[in-house]
Amino acid sequence: MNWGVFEKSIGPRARLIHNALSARSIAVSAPYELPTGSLTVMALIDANPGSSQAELAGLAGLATPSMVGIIDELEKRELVTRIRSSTDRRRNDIALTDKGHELMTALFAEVSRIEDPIKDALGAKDLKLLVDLLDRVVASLK
Amino acid sequence: MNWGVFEKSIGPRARLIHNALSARSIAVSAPYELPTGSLTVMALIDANPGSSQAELAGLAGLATPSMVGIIDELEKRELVTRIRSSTDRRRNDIALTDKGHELMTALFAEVSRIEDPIKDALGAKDLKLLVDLLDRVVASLK
DNA sequence: TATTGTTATACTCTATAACTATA
DNA sequence: TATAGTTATAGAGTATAACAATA
Repeated sequence: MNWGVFEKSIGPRARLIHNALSARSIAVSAPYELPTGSLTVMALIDANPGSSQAELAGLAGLATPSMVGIIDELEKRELVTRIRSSTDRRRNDIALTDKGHELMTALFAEVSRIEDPIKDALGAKDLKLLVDLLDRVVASLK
Repeated sequence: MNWGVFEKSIGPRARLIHNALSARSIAVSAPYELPTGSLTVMALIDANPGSSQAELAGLAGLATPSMVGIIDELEKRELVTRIRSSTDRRRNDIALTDKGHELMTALFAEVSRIEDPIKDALGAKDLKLLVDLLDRVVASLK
Protein backbone atom coordinates (compact mmCIF):
# COMPACT_ATOMS: atom_id res chain seq x y z
CA MET A 1 0.00 0.00 0.00
CA ASN A 2 1.57 3.26 -1.16
CA TRP A 3 0.11 6.15 0.85
CA GLY A 4 2.32 8.79 -0.74
CA VAL A 5 2.72 11.82 1.51
CA PHE A 6 0.63 10.08 4.17
CA GLU A 7 3.30 7.39 4.43
CA LYS A 8 3.86 8.06 8.12
CA SER A 9 0.42 9.39 9.06
CA ILE A 10 -1.94 7.89 11.61
CA GLY A 11 -5.14 9.53 10.34
CA PRO A 12 -5.87 7.53 7.17
CA ARG A 13 -4.95 4.28 8.87
CA ALA A 14 -7.23 5.06 11.83
CA ARG A 15 -10.02 5.80 9.34
CA LEU A 16 -9.61 2.52 7.47
CA ILE A 17 -9.46 0.45 10.64
CA HIS A 18 -12.37 2.27 12.23
CA ASN A 19 -14.52 1.91 9.12
CA ALA A 20 -13.79 -1.80 8.75
CA LEU A 21 -14.39 -2.61 12.42
CA SER A 22 -17.50 -0.45 12.83
CA ALA A 23 -19.16 -1.90 9.73
CA ARG A 24 -18.59 -5.42 11.06
CA SER A 25 -19.70 -4.41 14.55
CA ILE A 26 -22.95 -2.94 13.24
CA ALA A 27 -23.67 -6.14 11.32
CA VAL A 28 -23.01 -8.36 14.35
CA SER A 29 -25.05 -6.15 16.71
CA ALA A 30 -28.01 -5.67 14.38
CA PRO A 31 -30.12 -8.55 15.79
CA TYR A 32 -30.04 -6.90 19.22
CA GLU A 33 -31.67 -3.74 17.82
CA LEU A 34 -29.80 -1.40 20.15
CA PRO A 35 -28.73 2.14 19.23
CA THR A 36 -25.16 2.42 17.96
CA GLY A 37 -22.71 2.86 20.79
CA SER A 38 -24.87 0.95 23.28
CA LEU A 39 -22.28 -1.75 23.89
CA THR A 40 -19.53 0.79 24.48
CA VAL A 41 -21.77 2.70 26.87
CA MET A 42 -22.80 -0.47 28.74
CA ALA A 43 -19.14 -1.42 29.13
CA LEU A 44 -18.35 2.03 30.50
CA ILE A 45 -21.29 1.92 32.93
CA ASP A 46 -20.12 -1.50 34.09
CA ALA A 47 -16.60 -0.20 34.64
CA ASN A 48 -17.72 3.14 36.12
CA PRO A 49 -21.05 2.57 37.92
CA GLY A 50 -22.92 5.61 39.22
CA SER A 51 -21.53 7.88 36.51
CA SER A 52 -23.69 10.70 35.18
CA GLN A 53 -24.71 10.80 31.53
CA ALA A 54 -22.28 13.65 30.92
CA GLU A 55 -19.42 11.70 32.49
CA LEU A 56 -20.22 8.67 30.34
CA ALA A 57 -20.41 10.86 27.25
CA GLY A 58 -16.97 12.25 28.06
CA LEU A 59 -15.52 8.76 28.46
CA ALA A 60 -17.14 7.46 25.29
CA GLY A 61 -16.20 10.52 23.24
CA LEU A 62 -19.83 11.34 22.50
CA ALA A 63 -21.83 14.55 22.80
CA THR A 64 -24.38 14.49 25.63
CA PRO A 65 -27.40 14.61 23.28
CA SER A 66 -26.18 11.37 21.72
CA MET A 67 -26.14 9.77 25.13
CA VAL A 68 -29.81 10.58 25.82
CA GLY A 69 -31.21 8.29 23.14
CA ILE A 70 -28.87 5.47 24.07
CA ILE A 71 -29.80 5.62 27.75
CA ASP A 72 -33.50 6.00 26.83
CA GLU A 73 -33.44 2.73 24.93
CA LEU A 74 -31.28 0.88 27.46
CA GLU A 75 -33.61 2.00 30.26
CA LYS A 76 -36.72 1.00 28.31
CA ARG A 77 -35.20 -2.46 27.84
CA GLU A 78 -34.40 -2.61 31.59
CA LEU A 79 -30.69 -2.92 30.85
CA VAL A 80 -29.73 0.17 32.87
CA THR A 81 -31.30 2.18 35.68
CA ARG A 82 -31.44 5.97 35.46
CA ILE A 83 -31.96 7.43 38.89
CA ARG A 84 -32.09 11.12 39.81
CA SER A 85 -29.26 11.77 42.23
CA SER A 86 -30.55 12.60 45.71
CA THR A 87 -27.66 15.02 46.31
CA ASP A 88 -27.87 16.84 42.94
CA ARG A 89 -31.26 16.50 41.32
CA ARG A 90 -29.95 17.60 37.92
CA ARG A 91 -27.87 14.44 37.66
CA ASN A 92 -28.85 10.96 36.57
CA ASP A 93 -26.88 8.20 38.24
CA ILE A 94 -26.62 5.40 35.69
CA ALA A 95 -26.06 1.76 36.59
CA LEU A 96 -26.25 -1.56 34.80
CA THR A 97 -28.97 -4.04 35.79
CA ASP A 98 -28.21 -7.74 36.08
CA LYS A 99 -30.03 -8.20 32.78
CA GLY A 100 -27.88 -5.44 31.29
CA HIS A 101 -24.71 -7.09 32.51
CA GLU A 102 -25.78 -10.37 30.99
CA LEU A 103 -26.62 -8.84 27.65
CA MET A 104 -23.40 -6.82 27.62
CA THR A 105 -21.38 -9.95 28.24
CA ALA A 106 -23.17 -11.90 25.54
CA LEU A 107 -22.94 -9.13 22.96
CA PHE A 108 -19.31 -8.40 23.76
CA ALA A 109 -18.48 -12.07 23.24
CA GLU A 110 -19.83 -11.78 19.69
CA VAL A 111 -18.41 -8.36 18.90
CA SER A 112 -14.95 -9.14 20.23
CA ARG A 113 -14.62 -11.94 17.68
CA ILE A 114 -14.45 -9.24 15.01
CA GLU A 115 -10.95 -8.47 16.22
CA ASP A 116 -9.76 -12.07 16.02
CA PRO A 117 -8.02 -11.50 12.67
CA ILE A 118 -6.05 -8.69 14.33
CA LYS A 119 -5.07 -10.91 17.24
CA ASP A 120 -4.04 -13.66 14.86
CA ALA A 121 -1.95 -11.31 12.75
CA LEU A 122 -0.21 -9.55 15.64
CA GLY A 123 0.00 -12.10 18.43
CA ALA A 124 -0.64 -11.28 22.08
CA LYS A 125 2.59 -9.38 22.60
CA ASP A 126 2.32 -6.99 19.64
CA LEU A 127 -1.39 -6.52 20.33
CA LYS A 128 -0.62 -5.31 23.84
CA LEU A 129 2.08 -3.06 22.40
CA LEU A 130 -0.43 -1.61 19.94
CA VAL A 131 -3.09 -1.03 22.61
CA ASP A 132 -0.57 0.82 24.79
CA LEU A 133 0.58 2.96 21.86
CA LEU A 134 -3.02 3.79 20.94
CA ASP A 135 -3.75 4.81 24.53
CA ARG A 136 -0.81 7.21 24.38
CA VAL A 137 -2.20 8.61 21.12
CA VAL A 138 -5.64 9.05 22.66
CA ALA A 139 -4.10 10.84 25.64
CA SER A 140 -2.08 13.13 23.35
CA LEU A 141 -5.25 14.27 21.54
CA LYS A 142 -7.20 15.23 24.67
CA MET B 1 -9.30 5.46 31.24
CA ASN B 2 -11.21 2.35 32.30
CA TRP B 3 -12.66 0.68 29.21
CA GLY B 4 -14.05 -2.31 31.12
CA VAL B 5 -14.47 -5.33 28.84
CA PHE B 6 -12.97 -3.33 25.96
CA GLU B 7 -9.70 -3.09 27.89
CA LYS B 8 -7.73 -4.79 25.13
CA SER B 9 -9.87 -3.84 22.12
CA ILE B 10 -8.72 -1.84 19.13
CA GLY B 11 -12.18 -0.72 17.94
CA PRO B 12 -13.10 1.94 20.51
CA ARG B 13 -9.60 3.39 20.43
CA ALA B 14 -9.62 3.56 16.63
CA ARG B 15 -12.98 5.34 16.84
CA LEU B 16 -11.76 7.95 19.32
CA ILE B 17 -8.58 8.64 17.37
CA HIS B 18 -10.38 8.76 14.03
CA ASN B 19 -13.05 11.12 15.36
CA ALA B 20 -10.53 13.48 16.94
CA LEU B 21 -8.27 13.60 13.89
CA SER B 22 -11.04 13.88 11.29
CA ALA B 23 -12.76 16.73 13.16
CA ARG B 24 -9.47 18.67 13.23
CA SER B 25 -8.74 17.80 9.60
CA ILE B 26 -12.13 19.07 8.46
CA ALA B 27 -11.56 22.35 10.32
CA VAL B 28 -8.08 22.85 8.81
CA SER B 29 -9.24 21.93 5.27
CA ALA B 30 -12.43 24.00 5.32
CA PRO B 31 -10.92 27.13 3.67
CA TYR B 32 -9.99 25.05 0.61
CA GLU B 33 -13.62 24.08 0.05
CA LEU B 34 -12.82 20.64 -1.28
CA PRO B 35 -15.01 17.55 -0.80
CA THR B 36 -14.03 15.38 2.16
CA GLY B 37 -11.39 12.87 1.24
CA SER B 38 -9.92 15.05 -1.50
CA LEU B 39 -6.49 15.27 0.11
CA THR B 40 -6.31 11.52 0.63
CA VAL B 41 -7.34 10.96 -2.97
CA MET B 42 -4.82 13.50 -4.31
CA ALA B 43 -2.07 11.81 -2.30
CA LEU B 44 -3.05 8.43 -3.73
CA ILE B 45 -3.14 9.79 -7.30
CA ASP B 46 0.28 11.30 -6.74
CA ALA B 47 1.63 7.99 -5.49
CA ASN B 48 -0.23 5.86 -8.07
CA PRO B 49 -0.61 7.96 -11.24
CA GLY B 50 -2.77 6.59 -14.02
CA SER B 51 -5.01 4.66 -11.63
CA SER B 52 -8.68 4.26 -12.46
CA GLN B 53 -11.37 5.70 -10.20
CA ALA B 54 -12.23 2.21 -8.99
CA GLU B 55 -8.59 1.48 -8.15
CA LEU B 56 -8.32 4.74 -6.21
CA ALA B 57 -11.56 3.98 -4.37
CA GLY B 58 -10.17 0.60 -3.39
CA LEU B 59 -6.96 2.15 -2.08
CA ALA B 60 -8.78 4.90 -0.19
CA GLY B 61 -11.38 2.54 1.26
CA LEU B 62 -14.26 4.39 -0.43
CA ALA B 63 -17.18 3.20 -2.54
CA THR B 64 -16.86 4.16 -6.21
CA PRO B 65 -19.87 6.54 -6.11
CA SER B 66 -18.07 8.56 -3.43
CA MET B 67 -15.09 8.90 -5.74
CA VAL B 68 -17.15 10.42 -8.56
CA GLY B 69 -17.98 13.64 -6.72
CA ILE B 70 -14.42 14.04 -5.46
CA ILE B 71 -12.92 13.65 -8.92
CA ASP B 72 -15.65 15.90 -10.39
CA GLU B 73 -14.64 18.74 -8.11
CA LEU B 74 -10.88 18.16 -8.43
CA GLU B 75 -11.22 18.13 -12.23
CA LYS B 76 -13.33 21.30 -12.22
CA ARG B 77 -10.62 23.01 -10.20
CA GLU B 78 -7.96 21.71 -12.65
CA LEU B 79 -6.23 19.78 -9.88
CA VAL B 80 -6.53 16.41 -11.64
CA THR B 81 -7.02 15.24 -15.23
CA ARG B 82 -9.61 12.59 -16.01
CA ILE B 83 -8.86 10.99 -19.36
CA ARG B 84 -10.74 8.10 -20.97
CA SER B 85 -8.27 5.26 -21.42
CA SER B 86 -7.50 4.62 -25.09
CA THR B 87 -7.12 0.89 -24.47
CA ASP B 88 -10.29 0.46 -22.32
CA ARG B 89 -12.81 3.19 -22.95
CA ARG B 90 -14.76 2.40 -19.76
CA ARG B 91 -11.82 3.52 -17.65
CA ASN B 92 -10.79 6.99 -16.57
CA ASP B 93 -7.04 7.40 -16.11
CA ILE B 94 -6.59 9.92 -13.33
CA ALA B 95 -3.48 12.05 -12.86
CA LEU B 96 -2.50 15.04 -10.78
CA THR B 97 -1.80 18.36 -12.53
CA ASP B 98 1.10 20.56 -11.45
CA LYS B 99 -1.44 22.81 -9.79
CA GLY B 100 -2.91 19.78 -8.03
CA HIS B 101 0.51 18.70 -6.81
CA GLU B 102 1.17 22.17 -5.44
CA LEU B 103 -2.16 22.35 -3.64
CA MET B 104 -1.75 18.83 -2.27
CA THR B 105 1.65 19.72 -0.87
CA ALA B 106 0.41 22.95 0.72
CA LEU B 107 -2.69 21.36 2.22
CA PHE B 108 -0.79 18.34 3.48
CA ALA B 109 1.68 20.64 5.23
CA GLU B 110 -1.23 22.12 7.19
CA VAL B 111 -3.09 18.88 7.82
CA SER B 112 -0.01 16.97 8.92
CA ARG B 113 0.47 19.43 11.79
CA ILE B 114 -2.64 17.93 13.35
CA GLU B 115 -0.58 14.88 14.21
CA ASP B 116 2.21 16.85 15.86
CA PRO B 117 0.88 16.11 19.36
CA ILE B 118 1.08 12.40 18.52
CA LYS B 119 4.66 12.74 17.30
CA ASP B 120 5.60 14.69 20.41
CA ALA B 121 4.01 12.13 22.71
CA LEU B 122 5.46 9.06 20.99
CA GLY B 123 8.76 10.15 19.49
CA ALA B 124 9.98 9.10 16.06
CA LYS B 125 10.79 5.55 17.04
CA ASP B 126 7.48 4.64 18.66
CA LEU B 127 5.60 6.45 15.91
CA LYS B 128 7.24 4.25 13.31
CA LEU B 129 6.44 1.22 15.44
CA LEU B 130 2.79 2.31 15.62
CA VAL B 131 2.52 2.91 11.85
CA ASP B 132 3.93 -0.54 11.15
CA LEU B 133 1.54 -2.18 13.61
CA LEU B 134 -1.42 -0.30 12.10
CA ASP B 135 -0.42 -1.43 8.62
CA ARG B 136 -0.45 -5.01 9.84
CA VAL B 137 -3.92 -4.42 11.31
CA VAL B 138 -5.15 -2.94 8.03
CA ALA B 139 -3.78 -5.92 6.13
CA SER B 140 -5.44 -8.36 8.55
CA LEU B 141 -8.88 -6.80 7.92
CA LYS B 142 -8.76 -7.02 4.13
C1' DT C 1 -22.17 -11.66 -18.92
C1' DA C 2 -19.03 -8.59 -16.31
C1' DT C 3 -17.01 -4.14 -15.32
C1' DT C 4 -16.44 1.22 -15.13
C1' DG C 5 -18.35 5.07 -14.15
C1' DT C 6 -22.51 7.49 -12.98
C1' DT C 7 -27.00 9.03 -10.79
C1' DA C 8 -30.23 8.89 -7.26
C1' DT C 9 -31.13 7.84 -2.78
C1' DA C 10 -30.93 6.70 2.07
C1' DC C 11 -28.91 5.75 6.28
C1' DT C 12 -25.56 6.05 10.29
C1' DC C 13 -23.04 8.78 13.25
C1' DT C 14 -22.22 12.89 15.40
C1' DA C 15 -22.51 17.75 16.53
C1' DT C 16 -24.64 22.42 17.63
C1' DA C 17 -28.27 25.42 19.42
C1' DA C 18 -31.82 26.34 22.34
C1' DC C 19 -34.66 24.97 26.16
C1' DT C 20 -35.83 23.19 31.35
C1' DA C 21 -34.77 22.30 35.86
C1' DT C 22 -31.83 22.56 39.18
C1' DA C 23 -27.67 24.36 41.60
C1' DT D 1 -24.54 32.49 36.49
C1' DA D 2 -23.44 27.70 35.52
C1' DT D 3 -24.44 22.82 34.85
C1' DA D 4 -27.22 18.23 33.69
C1' DG D 5 -30.23 16.62 30.83
C1' DT D 6 -33.31 17.12 26.95
C1' DT D 7 -35.36 18.34 22.31
C1' DA D 8 -34.95 19.63 17.71
C1' DT D 9 -32.25 20.04 13.89
C1' DA D 10 -28.54 19.70 10.61
C1' DG D 11 -24.54 18.06 8.47
C1' DA D 12 -20.66 14.89 7.31
C1' DG D 13 -19.50 10.54 5.69
C1' DT D 14 -20.58 6.51 3.52
C1' DA D 15 -23.14 2.84 1.30
C1' DT D 16 -26.57 0.42 -1.88
C1' DA D 17 -29.36 -0.01 -6.09
C1' DA D 18 -30.12 0.79 -10.71
C1' DC D 19 -28.45 2.33 -15.08
C1' DA D 20 -25.53 3.40 -19.51
C1' DA D 21 -21.46 2.50 -22.00
C1' DT D 22 -18.04 -0.62 -22.98
C1' DA D 23 -15.58 -4.95 -22.74
